[in-house]
Amino acid sequence: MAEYQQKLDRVFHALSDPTRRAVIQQLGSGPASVSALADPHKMAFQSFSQHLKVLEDSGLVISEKEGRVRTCKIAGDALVNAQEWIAAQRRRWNEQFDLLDIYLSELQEKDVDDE
Amino acid sequence: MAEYQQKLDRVFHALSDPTRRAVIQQLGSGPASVSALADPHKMAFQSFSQHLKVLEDSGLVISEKEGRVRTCKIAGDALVNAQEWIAAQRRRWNEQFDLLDIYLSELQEKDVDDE
DNA sequence: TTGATACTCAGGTATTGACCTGAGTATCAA
DNA sequence: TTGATACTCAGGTCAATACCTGAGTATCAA
Repeated sequence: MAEYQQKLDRVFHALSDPTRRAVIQQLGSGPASVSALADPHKMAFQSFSQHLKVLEDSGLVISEKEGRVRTCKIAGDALVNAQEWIAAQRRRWNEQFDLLDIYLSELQEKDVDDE
Repeated sequence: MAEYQQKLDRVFHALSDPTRRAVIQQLGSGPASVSALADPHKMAFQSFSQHLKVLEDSGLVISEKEGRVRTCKIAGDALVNAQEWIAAQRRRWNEQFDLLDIYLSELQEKDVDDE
């Protein structure tokens, strides 16, 4: 339970930064090395590296080192979890709308009866 | 452009805290006052109020004050935006998988040809 | 073997975040 | 009108975040 919540904390936190979202987007077109990912971003390589660490800690990205190159790719699960949490909230919220619709329809029917 | 990114920053940041996610969940069963929302959370009312401010700033929640009571409800759009961003990333990522599948199938066909 | 590459680690600073307390203000009920 | 309710505002602390610089350590290419 608490573990699932902490995972969501980390995933949403990871997604709350534009640099990190850009990395997810970059990795959408295939795996890449840390240098290749860092290249478009105007910041010290070490700063960028910390962003990657946040992404890895969140489970959104996984990486493997071969020689001196670390290659990163997206790990789907964390993204799925985040999307499903949002989807669940939207379902509940839409149900409320439906209930309201039903209630309003019923009210209207009564109005019609009263006429 | 940058505005859209900042909006996503705020939405994902808002969702990165368990108290705030709980509020979204609570509001899924209908509008509620600040006190009612604060009640289940063991923290100073003022602290909770700051969480609500984050939710409002993100556009996830809207509220209206009538008399001394502020009533809050979910505003769907921000949640939709967040979900769609994730969905778009997943689509791109799955396309990569599909491309890899095609590539691997082609490789295999060549192997078969070579036999 | 030497130099360049690709990270990796340690530490420093400035801002933001998550909580708190204390002191308002406005509204409503009696 | 008086007291309780429902916030609201100001400020303070402490930890976490987002950046930085400087100094490693491997690995690979020549």
